[in-house]
Amino acid sequence: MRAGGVEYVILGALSFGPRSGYEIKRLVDKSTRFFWAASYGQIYPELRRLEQEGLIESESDPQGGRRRIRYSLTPAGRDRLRGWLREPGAGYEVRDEGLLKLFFARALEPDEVHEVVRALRVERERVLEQLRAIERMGVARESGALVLEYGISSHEWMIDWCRDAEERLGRREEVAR
Amino acid sequence: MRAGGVEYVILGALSFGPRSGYEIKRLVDKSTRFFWAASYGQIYPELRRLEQEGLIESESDPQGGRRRIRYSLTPAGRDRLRGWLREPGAGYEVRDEGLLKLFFARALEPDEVHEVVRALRVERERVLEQLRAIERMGVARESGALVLEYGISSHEWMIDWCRDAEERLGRREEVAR
DNA sequence: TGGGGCATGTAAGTAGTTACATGATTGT
DNA sequence: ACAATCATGTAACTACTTACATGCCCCA
Repeated sequence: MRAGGVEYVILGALSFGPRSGYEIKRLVDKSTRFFWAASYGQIYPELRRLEQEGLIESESDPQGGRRRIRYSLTPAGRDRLRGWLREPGAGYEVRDEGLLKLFFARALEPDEVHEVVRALRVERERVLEQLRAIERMGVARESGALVLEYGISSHEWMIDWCRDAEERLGRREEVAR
Repeated sequence: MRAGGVEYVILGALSFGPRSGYEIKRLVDKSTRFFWAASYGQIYPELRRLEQEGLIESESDPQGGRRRIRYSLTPAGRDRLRGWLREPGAGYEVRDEGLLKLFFARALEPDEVHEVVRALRVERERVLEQLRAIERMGVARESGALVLEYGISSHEWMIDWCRDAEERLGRREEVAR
């Protein structure tokens, strides 16, 4: 996708306050990963790049004998983040194996299509459960809470759509018999 | 994402009948790209790999002086496709810049959050319009039509969600004044 | 005669994942 | 003593995009 990708995940995470790379990764795994994932292999090199660009600064902050590097946003970094937030464009990209399977499902016997939709629903239910677990922790605030609500509601919608499609396919099978 | 990625896009496209690489790309751009994109840079090398694996076979089929290579599924290819369709797992991955922006929107002034949701909605409306254009062509059949309906309905849901959120944010702004 | 679509292809680059290495600390 | 978690990092790999090169055909 266009746009710096992991750059804004890091800048955004640091807009909540100073954090280490490890803490950023944990934040991502509990929140943005549902709409934008990031791995250590991206985060650590990107932190050094952003520091070189003057958008963040680091401070050594060891915990006992365990070293730790804490990063924080510079004014330039905050400006960069806000500039991006104000840009109107916002691409989005989906790789949905379940929908891809459904699209090609007529390569199966007619009564098997049902099973493909069911698998799609089960997958969505699994994600919904993760989102609800995050909701139960009750940590999301303001626009973060809004996004969590979007995630939960959209998954509920998708699950309902699957149930409905399963029912329609079930009726078609009965008619065919 | 796990799973061979473009492999099943090609196998699936060929399950509709023999096609050239160029035709596969056109099919992808009119259909699967909304949930699974593929570029020439993936398609052409993958066609040769799949042929070597014995999953598809090629036939030279020139149009006048213009060369063309038509690929078709072998029985092994059809088995591979069906095997994949029957596997229960189906990962999905989203990279949604609009949601990422909304997640970090509190770095803006409170009255600007509204604008971020509006931008998210506009982007979804743009995609919905593309999906409706495909619907108007009236070519989708069976499970393909089901997937198109999913795409249209889900985008309508997302647009409604945005409108609702915009209204809620509008009310909050009024209260704040 | 020139632009647009048909058709195949590749090189270079970016993005991202996975798996591993290292080592300290905390709790059982 | 050991497992889990904190913490940083990299090498190798896979996936994917972009931009370009080539050349034919059709139509205005």
